[in-house]
Amino acid sequence: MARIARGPLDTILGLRLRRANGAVQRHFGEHFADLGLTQKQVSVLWLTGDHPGLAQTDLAAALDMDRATTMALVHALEKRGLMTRAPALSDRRKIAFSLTSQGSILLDKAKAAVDEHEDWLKRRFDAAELATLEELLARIYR
Amino acid sequence: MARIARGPLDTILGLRLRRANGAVQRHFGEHFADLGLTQKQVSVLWLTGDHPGLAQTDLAAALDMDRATTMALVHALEKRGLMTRAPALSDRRKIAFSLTSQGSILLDKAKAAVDEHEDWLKRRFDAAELATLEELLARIYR
DNA sequence: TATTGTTATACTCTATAACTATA
DNA sequence: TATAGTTATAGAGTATAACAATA
Repeated sequence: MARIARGPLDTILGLRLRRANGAVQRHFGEHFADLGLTQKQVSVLWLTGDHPGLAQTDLAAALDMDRATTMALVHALEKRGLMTRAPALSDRRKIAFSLTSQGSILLDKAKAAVDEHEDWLKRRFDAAELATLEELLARIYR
Repeated sequence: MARIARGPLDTILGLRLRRANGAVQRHFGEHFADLGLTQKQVSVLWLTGDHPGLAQTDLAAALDMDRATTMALVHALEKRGLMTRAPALSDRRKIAFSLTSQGSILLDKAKAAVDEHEDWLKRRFDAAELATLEELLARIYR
């Protein structure tokens, strides 16, 4: 049996989404192996760089994550010296995160790598198609 | 800080893809909790039902999985009595998989649940938008 | 030599539950 | 009561490496 015709399975949108996402994650992983960062980690660093002082809940909400999932992510980044924590002034339950200088430097490198990765992904589409795809995808999670 | 503006992060197509996929997986999980099947497991049962006698390599290729990943999936389904194995006649390295009657029954139920799940997902789009989205996604993994 | 199945192993992501401190 | 952070734990998905049997 040389190749399986997927047939009806191809009509499953959820599966197409999963396969497309998988392909992108794999490429991301290869592209970022030297930086030692996952997609989620880059997202956390990026958000923290843009919004110094944010709390874990903010990260969780912005990235559709559970609190516990966020903890594990942030903890790993702190351990590597990329993020630091400080007590939040407004609300003592919260913790204000910011990037270390090391984190800032790595984020800059990561942003450049993200650009290349996104070019690889987006070169499949022209401007109109890209805008359409972005809008259609947003309808799913928004 | 009430809500974080994602800003530039929203321009990352890979992240939109991940969030959309995550939202769909979460809904799938809730919807299929009573059947005790994951999306991947349903895909394996579905393919095996459509192509009895297929080998692990066929499943791996059809679903973009590693051989080892496929093993774990198939093994769990065999353990639950949903799939069985037989030696492949053409090539003694291969194993021919097929569904048990129990697997067939569960697959039928799963297909009905998939229909409902897909309706939930697809009601966001009209026919033209759906066709466009499917085609654009296929460009990523194809 | 290459492919198929197998096992061991490990890492990421995700989520639930229960706890503490604060609001 | 509700929220924020924390910890422990578990399951799903993914992948690499190494091995045996077969092609």
